[in-house]
Amino acid sequence: MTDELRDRGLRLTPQRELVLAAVRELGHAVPEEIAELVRLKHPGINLSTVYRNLETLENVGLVIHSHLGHGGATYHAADDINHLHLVCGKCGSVGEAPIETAAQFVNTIADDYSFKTDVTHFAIHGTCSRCLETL
Amino acid sequence: MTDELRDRGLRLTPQRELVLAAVRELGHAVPEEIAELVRLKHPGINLSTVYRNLETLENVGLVIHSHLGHGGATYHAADDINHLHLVCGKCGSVGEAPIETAAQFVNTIADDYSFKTDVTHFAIHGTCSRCLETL
DNA sequence: AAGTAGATGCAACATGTTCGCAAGTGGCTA
DNA sequence: TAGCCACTTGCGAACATGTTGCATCTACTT
Repeated sequence: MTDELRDRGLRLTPQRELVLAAVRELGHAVPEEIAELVRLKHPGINLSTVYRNLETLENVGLVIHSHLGHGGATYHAADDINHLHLVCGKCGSVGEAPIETAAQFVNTIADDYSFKTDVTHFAIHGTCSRCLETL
Repeated sequence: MTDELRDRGLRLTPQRELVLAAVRELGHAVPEEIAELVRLKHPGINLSTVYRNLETLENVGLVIHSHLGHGGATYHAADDINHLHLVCGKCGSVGEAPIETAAQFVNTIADDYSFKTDVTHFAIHGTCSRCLETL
């Protein structure tokens, strides 16, 4: 992390380290959850600092955000983006599937529309198995 | 439209008709755009009325919303949801592709995860052909 | 050890959406 | 056709989430 930051004239602050650690620990989380976790070790951290650091870390390539629903972004460690998200519209649960599941779909879109798809950025929306059962 | 509403004890108001007409005319639009179009014929309509009517019309099954990015919902007429959205993360353009393009992908997810996918609800994110060229 | 550009905390702001409530009005009923 | 009542509307305020300006602080260079 140090190199990625310093090479760009950016600093390694305690807040920044903690934000990255929180993203890695949580897997996927919204800024508010990240702030909460960071506050366990650094109580005074401000939400806007979390937002700014997430943006910085994303520019540097250490974290990535995706949209799992209703608008808010959720953040992942960059080396943990190997799955797509199956979000249930009924119960809100978030499942995962390997990214290869979409490989053919991605290829088709690339061939037919010259559109390079990033399947992880937006969630796959639908209804999970449990909610399908209880219909 | 009349039946869908009345059967549920809901009313057919001018505002409601105009909101539905606007959604049908616009193809996909955010609440603010819908309000703008409605105001041409009914200047006084309030934004919160538009939001409430979109919600009502969605409950009744006449419109559907999807997420094309940045958070806000965009609304479609229910009988016009036969395509998925290809949103370019660079230039923001919104392309369309027939829903069949994803048929196999949807089937795979259904078979392997018992997850019933609604591909139209979230946009497919990526980079459009034009932006790919200019890299 | 000192200087400086980058980072933080805080409060104000921007945007998008929801809510409470009083006034208005569709549409059923007689 | 008149009247009533529940559904709707308009309006302002309240929220939720995310962003910004600025004074202060501090990691890092020399």
